[in-house]
Amino acid sequence: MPEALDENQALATYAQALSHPVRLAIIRRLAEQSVCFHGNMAAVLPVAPSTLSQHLKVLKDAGLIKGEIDPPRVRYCLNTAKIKEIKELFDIFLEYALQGGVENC
Amino acid sequence: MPEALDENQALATYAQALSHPVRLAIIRRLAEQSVCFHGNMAAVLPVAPSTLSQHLKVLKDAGLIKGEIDPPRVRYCLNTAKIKEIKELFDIFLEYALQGGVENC
DNA sequence: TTTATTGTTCGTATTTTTGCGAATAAGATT
DNA sequence: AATCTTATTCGCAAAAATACGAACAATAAA
Repeated sequence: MPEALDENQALATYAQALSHPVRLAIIRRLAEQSVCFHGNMAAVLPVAPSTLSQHLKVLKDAGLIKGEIDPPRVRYCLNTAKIKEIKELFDIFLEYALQGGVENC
Repeated sequence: MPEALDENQALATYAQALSHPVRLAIIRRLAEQSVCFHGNMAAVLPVAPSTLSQHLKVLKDAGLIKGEIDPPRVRYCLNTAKIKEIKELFDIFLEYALQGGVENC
């Protein structure tokens, strides 16, 4: 692994998307498929509707979720392909971090 | 996985630590064991020494790295146990996110 | 003891993130 | 057409993250 600067940037972006408890909670909800609608999540998560929309936007911009209009509601779901990709990236990165195996201090 | 709010908080904290390219670069360097000293990294990374110290502090506070004084320098290295733990956490979380397997939209 | 070397901490400025209510949009319902 | 439901965008405020130079330790070397 020479430098991987682009990969660092991509990883940082995904880590950013995962760096808020509410966003992680959203992902869990969507994984359970119990609630997929904004209003549904708003009822459970401790944030205002507008705040929830912002978090959904962050996840959407990062590609982790998709949204589909199902009038008058919006159904959200996970982008499993992307999440698989992210899982790979994190796995490879963290494995690389461990590979040396030597504790210098 | 009922709610796992604490786990969300822990995950979010680790994700936060990993959400900056320079911090990821630091981790890669330490994994390579090629450079373990502040000055050494400062020469390679595109940030001022004081900024580097801040990033090192973030990583240290999150538990990902350890620092040991080796006068007049400070030797840094990865906390492999913690990184292993983080790898587990991310792996479990992302696997859980994929487990449903159904694309609703 | 003076002087270098190495890093950190402090003070500050800038940018980004987070959060919320109000206003808005878009479509269904009456 | 008027209204209701649902969710987003806007405007703003507060908090956190980022970055840097200057000032400050702490130790080694002269």
